[in-house]
Amino acid sequence: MKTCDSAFNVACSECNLRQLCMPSGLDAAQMRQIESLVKSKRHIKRGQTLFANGMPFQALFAIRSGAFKTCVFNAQGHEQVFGFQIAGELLGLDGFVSNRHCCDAIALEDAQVCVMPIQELQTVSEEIPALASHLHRIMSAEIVRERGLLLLLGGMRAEERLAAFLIHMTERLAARGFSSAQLMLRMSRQDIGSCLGLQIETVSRAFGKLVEQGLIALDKRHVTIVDAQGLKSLAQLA
Amino acid sequence: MKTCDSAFNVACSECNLRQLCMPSGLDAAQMRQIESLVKSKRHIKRGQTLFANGMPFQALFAIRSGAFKTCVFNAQGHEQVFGFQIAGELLGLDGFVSNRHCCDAIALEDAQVCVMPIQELQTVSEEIPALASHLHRIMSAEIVRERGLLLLLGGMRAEERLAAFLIHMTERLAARGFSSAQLMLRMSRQDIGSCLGLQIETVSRAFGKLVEQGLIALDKRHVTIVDAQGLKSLAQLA
DNA sequence: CGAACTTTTGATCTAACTCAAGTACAGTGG
DNA sequence: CCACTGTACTTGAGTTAGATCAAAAGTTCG
Repeated sequence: MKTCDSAFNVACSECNLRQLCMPSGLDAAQMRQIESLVKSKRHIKRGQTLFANGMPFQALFAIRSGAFKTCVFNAQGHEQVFGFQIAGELLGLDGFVSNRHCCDAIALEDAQVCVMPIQELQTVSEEIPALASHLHRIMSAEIVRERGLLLLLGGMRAEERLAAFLIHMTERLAARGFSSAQLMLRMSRQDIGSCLGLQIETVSRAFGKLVEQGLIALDKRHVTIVDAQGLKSLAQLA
Repeated sequence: MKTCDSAFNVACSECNLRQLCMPSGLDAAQMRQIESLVKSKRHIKRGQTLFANGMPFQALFAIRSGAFKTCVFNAQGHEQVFGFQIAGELLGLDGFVSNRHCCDAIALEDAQVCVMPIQELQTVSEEIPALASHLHRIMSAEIVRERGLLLLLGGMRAEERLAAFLIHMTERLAARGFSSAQLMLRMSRQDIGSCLGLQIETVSRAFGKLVEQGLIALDKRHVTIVDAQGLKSLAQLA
């Protein structure tokens, strides 16, 4: 687990993602205590699995860099993607139910994660209520995020789904300081289709339609948002 | 809020749903402390709203009797149902994100709920770690439940969706001591359709197909599971 | 360069939607 | 008690968005 990458060993208190992973308004002592939660960090190569369906639930993972997809494979080997996670987001929240992970987390590009053993997480959150609240907020957010997806799968048409997906991605990237007009998709059309409940051909055609309508520009996996307002109104988000 | 219904004022420690709402393995003192969380109880009449989208998040609600649906209405007034909650389940978990509820909870029949103010919930869970873990587990379960729905909406066909829905309902009822072969639907075909991403006519036809195939028997909203195994295999759950 | 993979494009096909009509039922009031 | 009304559900016919099948065009990488 040793690494020569100095940027990798940055402390939580110095991490530019801390506002996402950590509660706000902590004093120095509490900050150190939470910092001590991160027992180790792991490098995950593109395509590798961080945790798999059924594995014992031992830790939550905070993504320091890179991106993941969470998914399950059914008996016929068909893959269903639940979502994509990027730097600053937590992976493994599904493990509390049965103390086992109940999905796979697969890296979409080389990634680095901070490992936070749940046992310690529980100990520390007993001492720092703000951490407990923070965890509630994050889990609650995941519930709400998935509802958004349900809304999408329940009632929207292909282009609308894709528009909503793109808006959602750019908003998350914007919260991390990235441009909200440029977007490098880390996942395949296949993965997007699975997550949005569409076939890959339909995703491709929906991209085409959005380009035709002048809402986005497209170069392979690089998306430029041309008309954010139009995209939002298509996605019924504005 | 006064009531003459003696069964209604039952203490948590006497409640036959306690294994669902409360953590297990508590001593008497802890039990009393958690009991003190339930500051009041509320009667909700059929069709009434327990909480609405945008309302301040002040409490979690444990359903003592009756059933609810959670849903949102979009700008065009179209309703999207996220799920149905029955006795022993918690309502309001979506409120932690922004301290506001972000869906409506509507009673499908006359219902009784235990009101647990979040402020006190947080205080008590600082003292009783088992309560904090329990809350994590419940929120995690909700995340996993919604994923199940995503799976359903993402890849299944109408009959499969309905089969999965029926199996899921009976399993939850069975966990509460009800028959797993009989099922009284509390919600309209409309609500089922919205939750499963289907039109009402499609729901009706899907019910018809399940009856034809001898998997269920149907009398209005009363469902009898005839071939649980067949239903499960149709829903790809066995 | 060539093999494997990803994405796009075109041509059908079909499950579910939409529209329309009819039936069943609960509640209300005469 | 029955007629009247509104709501919930079912059934039928025609339409369509997206699936499926097929093949070509890019892209990646050893």
